[in-house]
Amino acid sequence: MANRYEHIADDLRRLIAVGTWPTGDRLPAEQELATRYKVSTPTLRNALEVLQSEGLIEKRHGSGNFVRRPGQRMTYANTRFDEAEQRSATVAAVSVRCDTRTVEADGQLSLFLGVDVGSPVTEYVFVGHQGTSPRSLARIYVPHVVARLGVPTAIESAWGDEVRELLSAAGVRVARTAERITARFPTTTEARMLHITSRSPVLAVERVSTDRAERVVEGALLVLPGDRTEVLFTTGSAPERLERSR
Amino acid sequence: MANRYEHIADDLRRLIAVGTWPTGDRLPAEQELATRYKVSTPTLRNALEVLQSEGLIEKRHGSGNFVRRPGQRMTYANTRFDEAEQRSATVAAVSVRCDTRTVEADGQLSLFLGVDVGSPVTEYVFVGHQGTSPRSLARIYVPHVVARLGVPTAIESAWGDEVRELLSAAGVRVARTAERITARFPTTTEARMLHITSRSPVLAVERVSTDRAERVVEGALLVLPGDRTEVLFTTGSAPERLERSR
DNA sequence: GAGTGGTCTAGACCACGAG
DNA sequence: TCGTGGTCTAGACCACTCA
Repeated sequence: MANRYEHIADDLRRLIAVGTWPTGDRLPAEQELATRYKVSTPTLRNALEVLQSEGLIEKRHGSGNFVRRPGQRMTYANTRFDEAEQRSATVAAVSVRCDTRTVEADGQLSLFLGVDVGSPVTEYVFVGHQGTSPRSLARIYVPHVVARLGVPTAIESAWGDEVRELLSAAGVRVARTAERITARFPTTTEARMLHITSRSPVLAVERVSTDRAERVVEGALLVLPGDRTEVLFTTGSAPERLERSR
Repeated sequence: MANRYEHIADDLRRLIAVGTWPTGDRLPAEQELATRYKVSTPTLRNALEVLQSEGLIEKRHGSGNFVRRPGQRMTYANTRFDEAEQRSATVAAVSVRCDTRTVEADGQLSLFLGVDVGSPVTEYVFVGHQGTSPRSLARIYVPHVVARLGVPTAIESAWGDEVRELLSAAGVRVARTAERITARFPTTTEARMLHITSRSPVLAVERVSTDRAERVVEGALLVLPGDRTEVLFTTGSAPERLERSR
């Protein structure tokens, strides 16, 4: 194993696992760790970025690096099996803001939605906040050709579910939803909106909903910080415990 | 916008988009680009890593940085709608190797599969290669309690579909499959097996298949390089063009 | 204001690939 | 062998947080 910072990451991972620094505690300062491991600061920071991407630590500019509680992730799911559990665990702590406006489709957006360049589209921008810091970004597009929807009220979902409810209420039926997921670094805009550096991985979800005629009725671009989010897809029947409780 | 390398990434993205360097061409050397942008090499390399994570360029150690053909990604999908297209486009170019062995579940694995620590489990390691370089890593686990399967033959899938076929042939019925997807940096082992640096984002897929009694019959850990892979989930009815062709 | 992380410099040296 | 990318150094300076 050649890389110095991989060695350090492995060692720090082990130290966290054995409880050297309990959950919520601050790690020693980066300078001190660098001295301890006899490396320069950029090298040590590479190691910390790896741990951050695994959700093991949380970096707080000006305060320090803190051990995160495991399993505290926001979940984007295709089903709502355990809606009650989910809400109480994570989504309840998230407040969502939504801005609505009409835009004209540029080249990229027209390709994504399958509409003409320049045609009007309603854009919804959902930003999920946990405390003061943004945690999710969802941009949702509905062509005016499909429907001219109003502004969603009583927003609970950070993924724009309300727009789909509005669509449904307007009589638009979704026949098929395709979700394409990639891992990458955020663009400049995304990094600024999510208050993360552009060197921390994000999950990018492109969701396209079509009707029976294969016309795109809704397109969504979701950007989720990799260290505190997960995507969950469940296929097949509901678990037995739920079937029993019916 | 504060970061120097974000500016550079934006500018290079634009230059690639307008065709300054055609697909397959080499970019100027990092030293020359650093001189041109009046930054140090680490700063310029940060910009290039962002472009790499978007699949825009491919880094070849010793050769240079090359403009990649867009849309050339391996696809991990939950459906096999367009199996024919997929195979010819991507999977056909991928050769897959599989190693099989029996391991005893350690703490992490026992938690993942819901079996006792130390209980025997069959491990399949699938490595997908494109040319000489590895492109995908799939580790699949089947507890001996569930079934003792043989070695798969005629491997075509890089995602271990053959193991699921063996399971099915052994009479084990999957009632439900849950797939959990996160974005992170690879671990040391994963980076070594995939021939990538541990600073390039990967998609991590944890797949758990259970039977009607909620017993885990198969667990899979997939690691996919973020710059050349995508996960595709489709829900709802098949598209009309396929329905018509029936 | 003291301490922390965030970014960047101007190099050095190593590892890889192709001729 | 030579040009390329990969890693690392030993600092500097700025931005943020909190007392």
